[in-house]
Amino acid sequence: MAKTDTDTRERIVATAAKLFYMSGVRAVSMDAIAEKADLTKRTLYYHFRSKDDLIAAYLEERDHPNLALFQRWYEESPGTVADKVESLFRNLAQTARHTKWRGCGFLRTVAELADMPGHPAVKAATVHKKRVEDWLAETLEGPIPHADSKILAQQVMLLMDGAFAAALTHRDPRYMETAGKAASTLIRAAQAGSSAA
Amino acid sequence: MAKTDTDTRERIVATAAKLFYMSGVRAVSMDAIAEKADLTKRTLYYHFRSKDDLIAAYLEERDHPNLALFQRWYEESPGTVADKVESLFRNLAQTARHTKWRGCGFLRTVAELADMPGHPAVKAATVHKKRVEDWLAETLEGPIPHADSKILAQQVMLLMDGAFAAALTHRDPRYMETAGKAASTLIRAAQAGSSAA
DNA sequence: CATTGTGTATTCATTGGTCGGTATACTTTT
DNA sequence: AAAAGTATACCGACCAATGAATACACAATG
Repeated sequence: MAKTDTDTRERIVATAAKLFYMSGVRAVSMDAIAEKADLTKRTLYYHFRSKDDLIAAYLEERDHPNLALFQRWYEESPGTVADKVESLFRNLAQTARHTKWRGCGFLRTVAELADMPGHPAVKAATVHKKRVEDWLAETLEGPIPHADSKILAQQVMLLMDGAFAAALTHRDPRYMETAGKAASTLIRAAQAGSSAA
Repeated sequence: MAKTDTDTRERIVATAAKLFYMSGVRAVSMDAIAEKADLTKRTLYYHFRSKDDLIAAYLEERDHPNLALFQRWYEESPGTVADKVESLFRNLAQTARHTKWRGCGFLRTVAELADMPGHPAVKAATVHKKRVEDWLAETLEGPIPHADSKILAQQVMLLMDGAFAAALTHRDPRYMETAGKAASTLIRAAQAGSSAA
């Protein structure tokens, strides 16, 4: 089978992603991944140099789909920017109601690897969060004249990360919705402020 | 030495706290704690039934001092409630500049133990976060007539947790200050809203 | 027939947790 | 008051299980 090995590789990443997300990257062993992906550890180490590499691959692979989902939620929702952002948080709340929801995989990985700032997975998480923030900043730039849309995007991100953390801590998705309300309040305040000045 | 052995116990918790906070609860072994505390593992297990118990003790012991520090920061700062809360975030930003800063120990432990919602340490973290939120709600209740001070307290907490997460992810304490600005904006908006209605 | 991909078996360190033993101090018995 | 018991607080050595990672072997493809 000297074909494109993307199949196996993808299966490994998909399996690892599931396990890493559910239990945390440190709690999941390579043995567990191998077993769940129905192949041996040797094959794992053929496709990935180390566990750390696999963890990084897990987050890198999650970057695009995650951002795309946010964008879809945003675009498909009607109303003002404030409404659209608030709706994004409502969608987030909805996902948080699933039994298998375990917060934000990026944040949880950063939390677990807090003592390894240079870890490739941490870098992947940083890049992802920045990407979402940048997208928000662009999106807000139009409707928010003058006011620093970058700051506002950061504040929305802060509320989003906080919502992930709080909803996970208290096992209560309503924190997501509360965060959404806060976000729309901030956006409207920024609009009012800029038009007044 | 059939005296109160609180000495040793405290030393264990203090040592464990340092290690758990620095590297995460799953990354630190009981052997490592024993060695750092300069005693044998047998003694560890004399004072704590299991590692999970020790993790829980670590967070339980951190609850009070943490809250007390927030309260002190709040009380010692001048100005309006909005100013005081913003100052709290500035103090948080200051701590985040220390080399040994690794985010919020409570949140990071919850993130690590996301697959064990019943874990005593997770409960301790939940209790702590709720306690801070309740204190904030009380504090805001006076100056915020009518407006739901509880919701506002939740929003400030969301910003705080988000600030911990973002500042850790990007290794940039300025997220803390941005969060503080957002918090004071929300508080002022709530005050304006309630006086208008 | 060599390169790619996979399986078997193994290595060696580390993990959470335990067994048995000991020294000290406080209490009870004599 | 001395002897004997008892609870506290500790240690050295150990264990079965598991961790990440590898050495070696072999099948399929082109």
